[in-house]
Amino acid sequence: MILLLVSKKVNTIHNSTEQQGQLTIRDIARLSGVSTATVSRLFHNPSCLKPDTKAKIEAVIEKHQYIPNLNASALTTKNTMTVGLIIPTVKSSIHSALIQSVQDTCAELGYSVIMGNTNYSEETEKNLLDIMLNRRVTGIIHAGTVNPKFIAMLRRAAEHSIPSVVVWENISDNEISSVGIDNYRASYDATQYLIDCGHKDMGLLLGPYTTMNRLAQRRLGFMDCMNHNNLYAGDDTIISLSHEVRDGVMGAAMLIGKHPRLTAIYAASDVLAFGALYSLRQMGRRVPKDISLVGFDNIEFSEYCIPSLTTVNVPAVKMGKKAVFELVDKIQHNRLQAKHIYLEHEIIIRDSVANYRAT
Amino acid sequence: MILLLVSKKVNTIHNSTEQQGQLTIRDIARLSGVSTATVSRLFHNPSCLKPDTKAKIEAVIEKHQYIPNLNASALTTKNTMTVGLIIPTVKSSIHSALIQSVQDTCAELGYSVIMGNTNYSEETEKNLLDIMLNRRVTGIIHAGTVNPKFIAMLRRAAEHSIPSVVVWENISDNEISSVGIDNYRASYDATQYLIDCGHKDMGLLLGPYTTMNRLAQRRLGFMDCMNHNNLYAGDDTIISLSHEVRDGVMGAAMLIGKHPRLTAIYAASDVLAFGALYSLRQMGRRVPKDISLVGFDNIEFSEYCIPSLTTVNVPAVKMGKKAVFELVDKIQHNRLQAKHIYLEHEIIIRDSVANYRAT
DNA sequence: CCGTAGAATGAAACCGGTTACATTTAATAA
DNA sequence: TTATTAAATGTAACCGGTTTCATTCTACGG
Repeated sequence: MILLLVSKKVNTIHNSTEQQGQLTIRDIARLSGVSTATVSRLFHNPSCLKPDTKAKIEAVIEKHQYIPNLNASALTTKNTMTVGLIIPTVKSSIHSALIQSVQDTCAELGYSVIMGNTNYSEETEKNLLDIMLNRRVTGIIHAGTVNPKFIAMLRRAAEHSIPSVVVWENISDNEISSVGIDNYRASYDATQYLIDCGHKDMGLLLGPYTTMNRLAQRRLGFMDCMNHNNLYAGDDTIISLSHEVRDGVMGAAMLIGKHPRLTAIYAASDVLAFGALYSLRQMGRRVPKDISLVGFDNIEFSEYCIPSLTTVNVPAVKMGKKAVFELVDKIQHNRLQAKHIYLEHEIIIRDSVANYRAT
Repeated sequence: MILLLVSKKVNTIHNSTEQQGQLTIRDIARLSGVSTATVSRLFHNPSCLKPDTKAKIEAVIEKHQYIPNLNASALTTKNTMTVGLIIPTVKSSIHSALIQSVQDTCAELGYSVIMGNTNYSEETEKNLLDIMLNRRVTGIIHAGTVNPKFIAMLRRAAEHSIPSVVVWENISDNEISSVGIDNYRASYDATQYLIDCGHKDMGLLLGPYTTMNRLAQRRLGFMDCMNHNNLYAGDDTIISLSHEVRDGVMGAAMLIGKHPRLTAIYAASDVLAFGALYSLRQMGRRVPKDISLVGFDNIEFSEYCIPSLTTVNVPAVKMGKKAVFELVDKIQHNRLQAKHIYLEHEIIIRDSVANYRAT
């Protein structure tokens, strides 16, 4: 169809005043006497440019300090090259190790990280996810506490073709990938180690556990191992508080208060173990002479505690890397199918456990 | 001027297939029988819509789970509502406290945080800044090591009207704001505290200092205080290694190796102090009975060390908050002029220092 | 019942890039 | 030298919003 139109072209001589405001690709094109397409090609397909054209444009860019606007390009390419990272808190060694690893790996692969901490609040978690969807992140790494509600939200993100990976916990979903250790097994092993060292009376100290999050799994691993060895584990030998050092302090005191004859405390995180160590010392109990202590996470400090802490190593750095790789793989292959990656745990034997069966 | 044009309008019935791909504002407009302008107004100026129009659009949005694209809107509004955070490492309690504070404050004010760690590399630092400029962050918070080169880069950002705030260090620039404590004075005070407790032979343990970064200031504060009290401080009583716990371990060993008769070690970070504590114990020196120890930062762990650590409090959370507020203030008032904010430090007296002059 | 102010809405240009397609230029073969 | 083909570049639509300005409704006073 051919129409007759009256042109209303305003013809503002686009950006004639170079002085203020950002320089656009059109300015660069004009200044170097080429079209915007050619300038764009300099960035994305430089090999198809004649060397002198390239040099000419590069000179202009250099001279005028042109900085392309990634938001604008994301609009057409539909790729923000941004990974959203959701994490409960930064103020925890194990989390910060993961964050750092995620960031470093993303940087290597050319992705940026936009991150937010939930402070363990479900509402904040939801808000964060909304923000990330608004910003059209290319993918989401979630290292918070996994609950059904959030899984549903991540699935919603998948509907918008934003893939996601959950870290720390191993879920079983066929869209949302996960990277973690076998928390049940690791906890079982740690408990068995104490038993193998001749301990019979022990208590467990852990953070808040919900239905089948990793803490629940650690709790279950402890209980099952105790039961399988015909040892007692019940609500009175398991204390669940929060994640902070002071919870370890308080928890250990509570445990010892209830069961003065415990020979070992197993703390399901090094932070709690650190608090327990302090608490035990306050109560005049020497570790490991009077009472033994096992942690979980193997944060940097645990090596330099006095005594150095026997703990379960969680390969946080490796997990971060794996998570990013899995995410990017999903992105690049446009894959929906989830992968569930289990990493190896390992008991790091140091000086905080007395071995009653040592030769 | 009136022209006759032959229309080449392609007329692709924009987004006729609602099925795949993201829903756009045009889809919502079409589905609710209004123009895109009206939909846009629903988000930015809802009061000027007739109630039933509003309800109609809202229903469509709700039904189709429309998620506006923030990158697209940033293109016209020129506001990404994003703060860039540059930090050397996440794996350090004092840094993670700051990060968390920055994030929480940003979230409160509606800003997102895009962050990157430099791992103390100048090159990474430069790359990060480039990325943030590319993404048109609304402002930059820089908590890395301040060197002239980077200041120049931040000034470049200011030219592109991206304001910035430096944290930890107090610089004197009239474009780049800063938030920090008086490191020289804090260090002087810590040293004086030891002297007031009767100590005369002490060594300093610190990370890598460069021209007038905060570590250099802490070093200077220590030296000046010693000199003013007619006590010796020289290169052989000052050990500068890196930031990690193991550097504290090694550093303390080196200090004691050179000067077996030191009665106190002042570590310019709690992390180093933590390592020193371990090291001293290894060498059979009891703290504070045989040798005293002072840290710097007041990270959470320092309260629960054995013995708990006397240290200088750095208000990291407050600093993060102040930094964000200052940044947002600059943004909102389009202010160029820098502000330099000094926060109070404080010596937290715990159990790691022996007071030879106690009554 | 009409004129008019003010409220509500629509049309279309624009933000700063990308890219399919068309066109020009250069290189190679005949 | 010319035809053919490939390489280099240009044109203009498009991404998904916002916003100015014009237009249509609505309500109210005369």
